[in-house]
Amino acid sequence: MPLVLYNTLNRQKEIFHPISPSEVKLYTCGPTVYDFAHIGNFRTYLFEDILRRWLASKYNVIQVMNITDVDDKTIRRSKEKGIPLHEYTHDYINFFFEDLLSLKIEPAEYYPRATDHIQEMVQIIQDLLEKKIAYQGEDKSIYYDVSKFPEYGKLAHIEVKELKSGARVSHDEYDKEEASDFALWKAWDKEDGNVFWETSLGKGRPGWHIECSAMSMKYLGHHFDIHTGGVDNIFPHHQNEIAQSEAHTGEKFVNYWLHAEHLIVEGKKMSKSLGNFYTVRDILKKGFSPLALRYFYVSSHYRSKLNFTLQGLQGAESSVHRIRDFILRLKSAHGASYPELPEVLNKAYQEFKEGMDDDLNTPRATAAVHESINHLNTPLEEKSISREQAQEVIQFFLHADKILGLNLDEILKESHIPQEIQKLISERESARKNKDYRKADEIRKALQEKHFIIEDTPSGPRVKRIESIS
RNA sequence: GGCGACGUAGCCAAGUGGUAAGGCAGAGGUCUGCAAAACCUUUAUGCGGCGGUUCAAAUCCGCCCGUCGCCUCCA
Repeated sequence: MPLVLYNTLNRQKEIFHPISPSEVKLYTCGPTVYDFAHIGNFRTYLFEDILRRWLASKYNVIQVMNITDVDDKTIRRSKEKGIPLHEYTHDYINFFFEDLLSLKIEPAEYYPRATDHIQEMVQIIQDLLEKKIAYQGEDKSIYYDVSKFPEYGKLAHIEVKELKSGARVSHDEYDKEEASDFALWKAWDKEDGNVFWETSLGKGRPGWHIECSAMSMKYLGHHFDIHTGGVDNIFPHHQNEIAQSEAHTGEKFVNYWLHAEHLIVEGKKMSKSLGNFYTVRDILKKGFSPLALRYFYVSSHYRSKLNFTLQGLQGAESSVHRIRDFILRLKSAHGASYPELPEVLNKAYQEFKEGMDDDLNTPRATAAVHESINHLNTPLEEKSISREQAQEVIQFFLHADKILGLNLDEILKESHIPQEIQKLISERESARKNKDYRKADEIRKALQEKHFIIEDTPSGPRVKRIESIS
C-alpha cells in the first residue's frame, strides 16, 4: 500500500509521488509571532509533525517552517508595548520554540523569518511588476492583479466574480483596482511607525503572502512536493502564494496541498471573549502532561474538526498511561513463549502502517497499538511471553512511537532505581511480612515523597518513578 | 447570497455496499493487609430524521433537521 494523501488542489486522496525518489520537500506554514500560539495553532503544527515523521520513515525530508515576524498585529502589539518590533517578536519566537519542544515536535531544517528575506521578496515583486502582473496603486502600495492569473480561485474553489459580493470587503479601504487584488508590498504609513524597509519598491513593508513564496522557493526550489497549513489558509493565503509563485517562475509551484481542520473548544470556536481560549502553557498549568495533549491531537484525524474538552484531554492522559504502563510491564516479562505472538505483531505492524498510509489516519494507527495491547495483556499477565518476545513487542512500540512521540524510549531507559530506594523497598517488604503495616505504609509514603510509587503485585513490589508516568 | 464540511454509545473516534475497530468514562469481577496499579467481563439490533436504490445501506441517491467553516491578512 502506497502513501495516500488528500490533496486540497483536487479535493481527493492521491497516491504520493515525490519529485525526487528519495527526498521530500515540505513547507509548513508557521506562526505569526505576536502572542503565544494557542492549542488550535498547535493542532496544525502537530499534524505537520506527524506528516513529517511519517514521511521521514520513507524519505529524506527537507522541511521549512516560516516565522512571520512582521505584519499588522506584530507591529500594533509592539507599538502598544513600546518595544522595537524585533525585540517584541524575539520573545514570542522563543516561546514558540519552547512549546514545540514540550510537545515533542521534531525540528524543521529551516525556520526562516520574514524580516530576513525582504530582498528575496522584493525581487519577486519586481519581476511581477515587469511582467505587468502587479501594479502600483495610488497609495504607492503594490498589488497583484488577479485577473492576470486565470487559475485564480482554483485551490479554494472560489469564483473571482463572486468575491466582490463578499460583505466584508470595503472598497473605501483600498487603493487597488479590484477588491479581489491583494497587496504584495505595503507602502509605509504612520501606523507602521519605524517599521519599514527602503527598497527599490519604495519605503514600506511586504504583504503577508509574498514571504511564503519567497522563502519556500529559496529553500526548496521553484517546484516542490508538499505545502501545508490550517484550512483557513486555503483562501486567500495559499491561493495567493500559488498566483505569485507561478506567475513569477512559470512553473508549477506545489504538487500537494494539505490542510488541517480547526480545533474547537466545547463545541464552539475558540475565542478570548468566550473564555475558552487556551495556550499550551495554560494546559500544562492545569496539570496535564504535554504528551496527553499530543495524544489528544493524534486521537482524531487531521481533516476532522477536533472538539477540545478537559474531559477529553483527561481521557488522552489515561490512554497514554495505559500504553506507557504496558511497556513497563513488558520490560519485566520472563515467561514461556507465546505461539501467537508473530501473528499479533504482524497484524499490528500492518494495521499501523495501513492507517498511516491512508492519509495519516492516526486514529486507525493508534487503534492498532491498543489492539496489540489487548491481545498481549492476557499472556503477559499469565507469564506466557518470553523475555525475547517482549523485546520484539517493545520494538513494535518503539516503531509506532517514532510517529506518536510518547517518549516510550525514555521510559525504557529510566530503569535504574537508586540504592537507597531499593533499600527502603526491601525494608518495607520485611515490615509487610511481619504484618507491621503501619511501618510499611510510612515507608510507602516516604518513597512517594522521593517521587517513587510502589505497587504491590503478586510477584512482588513494582516501582515507578513519578516522572516516568508523567 | 455563493462555496464547502460534518452529524456513529455518557464522551472522543475509526469504518464509504456484506452485517458496527479502538480509546476514555461507567458497572461487575480477579488480585490485595490496605491502597494503588494491572488484568478479565460488560456497555449502539444501532450510525440526526424520513423516503428511495439493492439480495444486502452507517456507507449510494433525494428531501428535511441540526452544527460548523470559508468568501481579503484567523492554524
